[in-house]
Amino acid sequence: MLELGPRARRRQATIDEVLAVARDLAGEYGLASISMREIGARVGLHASSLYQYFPSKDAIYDALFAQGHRELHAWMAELDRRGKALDVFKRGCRRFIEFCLEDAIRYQLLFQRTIPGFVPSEASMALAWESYRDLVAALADTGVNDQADIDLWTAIQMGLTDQQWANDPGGHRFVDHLEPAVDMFLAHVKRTRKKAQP
Amino acid sequence: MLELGPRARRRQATIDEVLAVARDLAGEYGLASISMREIGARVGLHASSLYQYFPSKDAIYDALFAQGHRELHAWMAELDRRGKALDVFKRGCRRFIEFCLEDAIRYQLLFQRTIPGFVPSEASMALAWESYRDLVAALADTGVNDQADIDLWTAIQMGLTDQQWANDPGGHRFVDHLEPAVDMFLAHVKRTRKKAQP
DNA sequence: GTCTATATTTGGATAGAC
DNA sequence: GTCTATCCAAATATAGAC
Repeated sequence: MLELGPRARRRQATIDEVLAVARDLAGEYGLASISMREIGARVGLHASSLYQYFPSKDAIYDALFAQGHRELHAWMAELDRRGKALDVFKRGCRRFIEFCLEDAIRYQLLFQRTIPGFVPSEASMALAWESYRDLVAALADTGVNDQADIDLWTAIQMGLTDQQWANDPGGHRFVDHLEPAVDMFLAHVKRTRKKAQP
Repeated sequence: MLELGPRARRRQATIDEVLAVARDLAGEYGLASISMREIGARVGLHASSLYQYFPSKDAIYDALFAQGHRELHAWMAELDRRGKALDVFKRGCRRFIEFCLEDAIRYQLLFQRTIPGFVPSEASMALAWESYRDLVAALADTGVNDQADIDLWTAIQMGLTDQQWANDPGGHRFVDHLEPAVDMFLAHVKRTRKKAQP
């Protein structure tokens, strides 16, 4: 990290506050309904002044998107990786789902496409791909290497999370089946594994 | 169906046209971005006149929602139900996914929550539950009765479809795994089935 | 860097004439 | 039933004074 002078530090503090306020507002009115005016009002600035910090509203979404993925990375970094690969994988999946269920807005922003015109920047997408690579590595550690199996697992995991948010928000009716789902999936992989090429 | 006089028939034709135009616009600009003004312009009416046919914009969404579920019902009614239960179930799932992938807007409206304030009316939700009951019945025919298993299957199926739209729209990378997923799921159910109560 | 003022666009919905 | 004329509200973004 760079050392910041007092000017730059003040500026960064405002940027952080804008993002925090944007998140609060999204939680209250929905991710699509945040407005520059409201953000400005809460942060003690005029809407027009926000353009000194972000060139557009989409840039705020993009910053939130990147922030969320950095949070995910930090969250997964604290995973206890000791013990058998299968147990580590299960704990990793459980930890990922905890992250997803912690914050509806963040989940919506990171994993669903709900904001009309928003497309993450390349820099932000790079952060997202990093998390995906971690998942792929975790699957490899349990002996899952085929892209088909990787795709199937991501579908199962995101399916459980989506259904949880959609049909039992705040509860755990769907994500309760995570560990059985892992067993189901790995049994399937084992059963259908092609023989290694000689 | 009731017989309609010429007056009512003309009225119904306008209603149908409004819905068709709304669908077109949603396909072009996004489901959330359709406007009464644009609909009116295309249908040859002023926006204000649309309120003779729908009391609000949400009522248009609701009518589209109901229309989509009626389409789903008709689509599934044509499923070939001859043969072994397992084959019928697989064909049913495949047919459902075909429906989901046929129209992005319809899928979004029926199965995702992407429109800010829209909540389907009770009457429309009843149509949605009808389809869910059909799925539950189909699962029962293959010997799946536990709610936990039903929930797991819905998560898998919707997960595959969501991932398909999100990461490979127009393709079939994810939904290709539907049939293997059914086998995986049913093997899991068989393996973990609790003994019937005596 | 922040403000006021404003351009610009857009939207849902209603009143009342015809 | 359709129109014109509005109301009302809200939004993003920019220009220019201070």
